[in-house]
Amino acid sequence: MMTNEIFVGVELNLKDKREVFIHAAINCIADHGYAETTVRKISKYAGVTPGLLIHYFDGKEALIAEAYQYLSNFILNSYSEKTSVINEDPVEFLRVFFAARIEWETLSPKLLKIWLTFWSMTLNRSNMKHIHQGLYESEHNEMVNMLEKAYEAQGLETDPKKLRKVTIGILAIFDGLWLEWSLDPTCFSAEEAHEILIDFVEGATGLKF
Amino acid sequence: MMTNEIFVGVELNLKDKREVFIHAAINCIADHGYAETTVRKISKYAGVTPGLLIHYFDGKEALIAEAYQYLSNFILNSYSEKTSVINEDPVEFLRVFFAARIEWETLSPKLLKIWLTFWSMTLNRSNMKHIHQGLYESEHNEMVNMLEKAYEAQGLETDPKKLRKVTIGILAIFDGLWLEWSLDPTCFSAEEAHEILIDFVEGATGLKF
DNA sequence: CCTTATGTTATACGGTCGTATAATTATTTT
DNA sequence: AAAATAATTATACGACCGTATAACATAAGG
Repeated sequence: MMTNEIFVGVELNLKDKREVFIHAAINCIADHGYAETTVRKISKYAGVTPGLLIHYFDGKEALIAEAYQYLSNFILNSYSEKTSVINEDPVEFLRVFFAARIEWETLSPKLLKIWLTFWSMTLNRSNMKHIHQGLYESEHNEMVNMLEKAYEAQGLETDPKKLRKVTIGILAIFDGLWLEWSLDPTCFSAEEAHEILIDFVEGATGLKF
Repeated sequence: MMTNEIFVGVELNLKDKREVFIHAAINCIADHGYAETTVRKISKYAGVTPGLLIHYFDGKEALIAEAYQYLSNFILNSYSEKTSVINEDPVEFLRVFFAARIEWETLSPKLLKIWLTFWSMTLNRSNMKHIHQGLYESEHNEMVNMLEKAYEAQGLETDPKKLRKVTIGILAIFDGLWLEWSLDPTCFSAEEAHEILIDFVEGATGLKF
């Protein structure tokens, strides 16, 4: 068991030492940023000696790449967990989803610090592009499905092109609000962020929440 | 004179050696990312010897902090240049502004790489928070002014609270689209980004473009 | 209980980092 | 043209980086 700020509300059972290293790397980046994340610091977080990292991974870069993939998968799974119980009213579900997303984004500014690092890696190392693409594509598809059901439930017409555009816009607002709130939480409140999100989605989709 | 990808369309006259260093730092980050941006590499970009950096700046960190401020000011000035000629139709102006913003964001993926670095610094070093806050506040105020005039021109009612929320949302969409398009330009086109932006702004504001 | 395999540490190596300082070149002043 | 000042380089230093390897501790199997 282990409490932490990143995997909020998740009971971690880190049996595998590799997993311990991955969590150590994530928390180290969250605390100090990528530039100050060294092998020695990661090892301190993991409670072991620096040399051990090489035993379990092909090097520092490989570890952080795995951490990127690991966190992506974690987020992806938490989505599919939520959307698997979508038997209730799709519009209500969307509302809950939006609220949960805002809540998640405002839980810890550390999260953005990690993600800024991963985004940089996406741009700097071409062999990591697929991690970002995989996550984005999944988020995109989930959103399209949810919107489609919501349109149907409210008896509104729609088409793939419109659905696609709305989805891209919503994902952009997610990230934009997350980014700006994390960079300066005094700028607007989480409640405002939620209201803004709903306003824009209602306006662009024509749905009513 | 000097051509470059960052200060697009701007004729640079780098008389001051400090300015040369600042541009070198920006381009180095743009090309290699922060982690691989070293004093020696920056100096190579500047065409001088590493030791000279210490002569003009209090160190590497100080230089990059100045580069952050410098680029912020540059963007700020380019805004005020545009908005100073706002005597024409405010709605038309807004449309041009949106188009220009999308065009700017899609000009070079390098730009985002720099900004990811600066955002990270905003989170990691508390003494740099004010640079981000200054830029954001200016962007916010500019947008509020432009929207206010547009509402007036279309004879629509509005209030400060609504204006504020719409502005925050628009700035979030700006950054979100910029982020996601830069991370994966194959995901959607610049034209789509522009359409999405207009759709969401029209939907949220009630204005027609 | 000894052997074997595995997990872990201690230590070290070569390389590069940011910085400092003295020497050198270029520019300005008198 | 000489002197004084400023700009720039060459070189070096200590610190820390990521990585490798040999030694040590621990646990498993016979």
